[in-house]
Amino acid sequence: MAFKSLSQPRIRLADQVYDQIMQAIRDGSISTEDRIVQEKLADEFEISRTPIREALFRMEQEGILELAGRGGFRIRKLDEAEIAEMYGARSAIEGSAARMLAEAGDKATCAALRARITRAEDMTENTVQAYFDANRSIHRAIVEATRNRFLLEFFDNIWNRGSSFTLFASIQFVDLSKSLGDHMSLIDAIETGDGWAAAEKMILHIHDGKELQMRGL
Amino acid sequence: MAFKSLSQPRIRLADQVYDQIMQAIRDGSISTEDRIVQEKLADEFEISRTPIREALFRMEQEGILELAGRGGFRIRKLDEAEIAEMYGARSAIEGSAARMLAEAGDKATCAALRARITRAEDMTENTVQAYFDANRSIHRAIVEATRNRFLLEFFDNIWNRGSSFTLFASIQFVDLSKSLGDHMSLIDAIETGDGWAAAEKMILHIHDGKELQMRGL
DNA sequence: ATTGAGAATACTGTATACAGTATACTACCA
DNA sequence: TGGTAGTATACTGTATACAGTATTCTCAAT
Repeated sequence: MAFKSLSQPRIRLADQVYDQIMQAIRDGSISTEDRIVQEKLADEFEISRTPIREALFRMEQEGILELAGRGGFRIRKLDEAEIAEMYGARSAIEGSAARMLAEAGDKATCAALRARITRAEDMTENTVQAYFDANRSIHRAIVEATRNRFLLEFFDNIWNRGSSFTLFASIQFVDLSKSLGDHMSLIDAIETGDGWAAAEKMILHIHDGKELQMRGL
Repeated sequence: MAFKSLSQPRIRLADQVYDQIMQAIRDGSISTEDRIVQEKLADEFEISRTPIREALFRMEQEGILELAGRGGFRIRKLDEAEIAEMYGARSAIEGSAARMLAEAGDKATCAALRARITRAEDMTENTVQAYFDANRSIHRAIVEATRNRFLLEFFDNIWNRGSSFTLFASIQFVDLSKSLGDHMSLIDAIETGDGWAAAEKMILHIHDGKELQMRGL
C-alpha cells in the first residue's frame, strides 16, 4: 500500500477561523481596543456563528481573549503582576527543561540545539518580529528536546498568551548579538551535565529578558 | 441600598454540563470504554446539543477527552510514556514552586501550609478517593502559595488530565502516615530558604509517587 | 458460509431561528 | 439644559433544522 491516507482528520471551519484570528492578532489587524463580535466575524468569514463561537471560546480558555459582557470578546491585556507571573512560569518550565536536558546528558541533542540556534540567528530581515520568532523558536527547541509533551504545551500556552506577541520582544533595547550568543552559553551549561547549574543559567537568562521588558513598560 | 447585586456573572449551561461530566468521570459513572455522544448527553440533560458540544470541546482541549472519529468522544487514555511525562511536568511545576517559595522565605506562608497539611491529613474516611483528595489539596496549596496563576493553571491541567483521577493515587501500596509526614518535611526544606534543595526534595517526593504508580501498572 | 451492494442508521459539523438582556438612543418633561 | 422613560439595537446563549459521511445492517449471490 503506497497510498497516503486520504482521510483528512478534520478540516473544521472552527480550526481555520482560529488560525486566522490568531494571525490577525499577531500582525496587529486586531488590536486590544477592538471588540470582537461573533456576528461581525461570521459576516466577514461568510460562515455562520457556530464555528466562530467555537474558535473564540477556545481562545478564551487559552487566556488569549476575555469576554467583555455583551460587548463580545476582546484581547486579554495583562497587567504588570501577570506579566511578572508569566516570567515566573517561564522560569519554571524552561528552567526545568534545561535541568532535565543536562541530567539526560545527550551530546547529540546539544549538537542539534546548537545547529538550531545558528540557523535561527541567521535572520534575513532585521525586524522586531523576526527577532521575536528567532528567540521563540530557540527557546521552544530547548523545551521540545525534553520530549515532554506537557512542558511543550505549557510553553506554547505561555507564549501565545495575550499580547505576548509583542511581549518578550522589546528588541529596541537589546544587543542582538549578545542575546543570541547567550543562547549558546545556555547550551554550554546544559552540556556540563549539572542540572541545577543549567536551570540557574536559564532562569537568569529569562530574568534578563524580564528586566528589559519591564524597563520598556 | 441594601440589596445584593443580582447579576449572575454567567450561568451558562455549558459550564454546568462541564462540571457534571467531570464529576461523572471522577466517580466512574463514565468509564474509558464508554463512547460519549453529543446527542445522548443532550437527551439526558434535556437540553440541546449546543452547550454539550461546547463543554466537550473544552474537555478535549484540556486533554481529558479525545475524539474518536464519528464515534463521538471518549476519555483519553494515557500510555506509559505519557504518564512518565506527566510526572516530569509535575516535577517542573511543583519543584519550581518549592524553589520559589524557599527563595521568597515567607515564614507565614510556611505556617499556613503546615496548618493546611494537618487539616488535610485529618481525613474522616479512609478511602482511596479521600487520600487522593487530601494529597492533591496539599500539593495544590503549595503551588497556590506562589501566587502564580500560570503555575496553578498548569497544575490543575495536569491533575485533571485523563485518568489522573486514579493516577497519583495508588494508595494500596502506600504507607499513609509516612506519605503525609513527607509533606511536612517538604515544608521544612522550603523553610530553610535553599531554593535548589527545596526543589530537589519536591522532585524526589514526586519521584517516589511515580515509582509507586509504575509498580501498580 | 462469505462476500459485496445497497439501504438504514447514527453520528458529526454547520446554518439558521429564537428568546432574553444589556447598552445606546431618542424624545419628552422639569 | 439635565435627567428620565420608553424604545430600538446589538449582542449573546440556546434550540432546532439540515446536509454530509462513516458505520452498521440486511440480504441476495456465489
